[in-house]
Amino acid sequence: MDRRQQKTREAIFKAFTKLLGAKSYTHITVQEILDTANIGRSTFYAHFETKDELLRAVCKELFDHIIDSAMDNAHTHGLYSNEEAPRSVFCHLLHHLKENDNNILGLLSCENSDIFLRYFKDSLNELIQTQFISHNHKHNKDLPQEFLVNHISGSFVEMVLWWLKNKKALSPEELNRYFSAVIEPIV
Amino acid sequence: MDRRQQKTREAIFKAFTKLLGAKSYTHITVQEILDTANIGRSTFYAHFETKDELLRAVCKELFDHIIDSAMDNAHTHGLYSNEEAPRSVFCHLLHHLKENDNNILGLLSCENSDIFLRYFKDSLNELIQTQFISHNHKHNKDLPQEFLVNHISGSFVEMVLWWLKNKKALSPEELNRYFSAVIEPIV
DNA sequence: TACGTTATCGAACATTTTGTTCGATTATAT
DNA sequence: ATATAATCGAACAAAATGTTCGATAACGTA
Repeated sequence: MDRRQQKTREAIFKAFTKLLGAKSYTHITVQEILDTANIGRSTFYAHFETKDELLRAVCKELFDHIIDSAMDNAHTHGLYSNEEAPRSVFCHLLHHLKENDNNILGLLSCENSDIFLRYFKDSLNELIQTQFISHNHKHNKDLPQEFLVNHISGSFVEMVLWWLKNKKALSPEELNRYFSAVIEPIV
Repeated sequence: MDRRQQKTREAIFKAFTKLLGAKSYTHITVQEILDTANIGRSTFYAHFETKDELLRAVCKELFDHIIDSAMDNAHTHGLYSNEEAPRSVFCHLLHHLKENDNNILGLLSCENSDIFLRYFKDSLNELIQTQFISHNHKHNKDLPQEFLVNHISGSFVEMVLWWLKNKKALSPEELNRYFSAVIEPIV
């Protein structure tokens, strides 16, 4: 990939996440991104067809990274923590989110959280799905696995949203304890 | 309220829900609503400041109705079904949603589900909160009630989203069984 | 280093959508 | 019957989007 393309793409990403720290997604205009990134209009559209495409690209990069590293962790330790592995996958995820390098969690505080949430849920689903397949949990014969996977990932996302609404008052460890308290009994 | 206002408001609501059946919220323009409702531009803006305000109004009306009737039901029977009351509150809600008179569930299938979801979750939270207060469930001392309430309403919403993604293949009764299977053990 | 390729620039433009204004008209309540 | 208030609709301003294109500059490669 051309060095110029990389530079432009990065400048756009940086400008975008910077703006996300200051205002909500909906109120960020393409023009502002251009000004902040200091690039030409046509250049932006050479990279992304729309603002939403940009958001998608950012989400993809973020979750690909987060979930990949969580997958590694999960592969070693399984879904829940035990004595040797003090941090569960979920705790791992929560720490990642707590950092929030890219202000992306700002996307959740107000409107237009959908693109972000879709990525979040899909990624989680994939992660949890693999856990069901790789490790042989006690099987809940009454409930379809698909439902359970959705329940777990869905609950997790909702918990994170609740956490943010409360301004991240609780520690990831505490949250993780709550979460396993409502998930372990049923899985 | 002036009869004309009522007529206009109703025409707008009808046009809006009709359009929702055909296309997604984002792609519906104010102009289309005007044409479909057969009203003047300034008239629309005399009723709603923005398209979002219209959506909010529709959501409010819907959930006020659904939750109110569910509240009545819950008040009599409690959160979960027993022999005398075959339908739990949740089953009740699911039936309401299954009808989908106003195509409003179309809001969930693609983008811009946020306004709708916020109403959905807030309404549910309120409903479940009252259940925790009125009926004295066994208290889970380890988990804060706020967390539990959010977990229950959040899981429910996520289940509904999953249900829709699967094109409502399951019956409300079945879904309700699944739901109580993952909630009753922890509450 | 030289050369062909490709990204960026930036201004100009068409288009779309939004939201406002206002005088004329029509329906409503009492 | 009359004062009040809602609707009409056309015209308008403003904002944002997305496209086009010739000129310029940076890049990779030989």
